[in-house]
Amino acid sequence: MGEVLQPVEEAVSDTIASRVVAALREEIVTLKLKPGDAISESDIAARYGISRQPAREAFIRLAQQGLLLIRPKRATVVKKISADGVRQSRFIRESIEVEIVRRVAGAHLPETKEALKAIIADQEAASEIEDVHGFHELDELFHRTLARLAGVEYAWQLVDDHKIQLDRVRYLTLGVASQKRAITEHKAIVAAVAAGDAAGAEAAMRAHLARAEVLLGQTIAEHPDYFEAEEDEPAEGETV
Amino acid sequence: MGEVLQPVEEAVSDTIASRVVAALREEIVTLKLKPGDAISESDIAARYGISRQPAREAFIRLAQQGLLLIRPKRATVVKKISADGVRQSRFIRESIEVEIVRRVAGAHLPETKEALKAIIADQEAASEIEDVHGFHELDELFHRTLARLAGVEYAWQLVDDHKIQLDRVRYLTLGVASQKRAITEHKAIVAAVAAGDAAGAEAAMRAHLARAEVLLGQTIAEHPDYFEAEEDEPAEGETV
DNA sequence: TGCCTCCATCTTCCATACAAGATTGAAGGC
DNA sequence: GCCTTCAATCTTGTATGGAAGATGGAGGCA
Repeated sequence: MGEVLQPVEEAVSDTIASRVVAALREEIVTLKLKPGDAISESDIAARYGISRQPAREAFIRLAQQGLLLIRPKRATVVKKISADGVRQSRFIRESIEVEIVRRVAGAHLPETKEALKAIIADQEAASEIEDVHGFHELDELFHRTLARLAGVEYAWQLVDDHKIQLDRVRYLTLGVASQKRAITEHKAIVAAVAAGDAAGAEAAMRAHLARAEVLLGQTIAEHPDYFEAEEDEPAEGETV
Repeated sequence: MGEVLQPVEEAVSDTIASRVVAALREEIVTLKLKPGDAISESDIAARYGISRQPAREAFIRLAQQGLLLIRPKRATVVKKISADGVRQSRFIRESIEVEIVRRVAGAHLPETKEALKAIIADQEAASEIEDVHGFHELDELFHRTLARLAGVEYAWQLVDDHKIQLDRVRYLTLGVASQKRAITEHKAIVAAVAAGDAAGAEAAMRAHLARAEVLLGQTIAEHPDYFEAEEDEPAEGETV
């Protein structure tokens, strides 16, 4: 299972700080807190009716997850999205998921085909009734299931942690039409995997993930203020 | 450069907590703090002559890195090494590094060959004078340089963060003879990359990384107490 | 008008005190 | 002798007060 090795999100139990982490994380991904927004320990403490200490610890954890930027003695801001960072997150994801489908294709497990097809069927149903949130969750389940079949569920955990960078971009581009294309691509992946065609599965997965590239350019054009300046130097002399 | 997106190690500047993180991290990797050892905030605070607060924040960060396990209201212990976690860290590393050498082989950059050959030459020198630490650092530089040439240095950052799990294992098996083999394998990688042979580079990289597998089994046999019980269930009902 | 200086006010960082759950071992009853 | 119970003493979690640095605007000066 999720077992062992930094679950990154929650390495600790049910505490005030943990709840604040979850709440802020949600606000950041859904852009209720926008990239560049400044928040302070006192703000958050007052807002949740707690003391500054748990708020501070939440900041630390979110900073490690790359969502906040703590500028010592100055302020803490919601990190702007880095185009290069998004590209490299995608690189990481593609590297790992390609390796995953290869493994699954080579393993010839009996339950593979049925498990994946069931998820796709649910996705089609969710798409019918325009359940955006449900569709999103099923998409996640599809990829996590592949990881499980490959025996590397923790590796997916990692991809998932970094996917949050991609998720903020995706939240800006809620393409409803793209759901049908995603389903088609999922089917192609399953077909190749079930046939034991590793090369075909790899190609299908790469095609599936390639879409994000165009979305990124499009999003930068529409919301340039949410992204970091694309210079070579870190712009400000901040601690990174 | 290192730019953006959770540098995971240090998302914050020069502070007491940061220094404690670095110090403890070092002690954990070098096994001065052994897997299973219990430490407390008060211990560390007293040891470094600071208050509990910075020590506590250091714990939080190290827990997120998967090096500590915080058991609320009970104790904080150095996390035992998980054999499955090590395997999956290796999986992650192989996935990403294979993709990297493919890219570099396909890019045909002029400086590639010289840069890598220079590092290998330094490694041979370090091996001659039995500079173990220097050799280790050059090995790291070799792989990081490949990532830089591929334009995904941040992705290497990620591998590096997870490599710490492998490093604890490696610290237990300081094979001097294996240095020569590592150098030979590095040369094979460079040869394939410089020739633009993506498939050959991939194969060479996989062969290079495969060695860790045998080391793991060997190490578990020698130091079973440093590893987690290999059951299916998390053994204790702890928060993971 | 334009520039420099200083101070009120913000921020994060650290120290300290207290609260509450978990553990351990000893004392008491059987 | 063995089991149960409970209390002293660990642990981490939270609250609060103060310190040091950074910021920005007001006010003085050329």
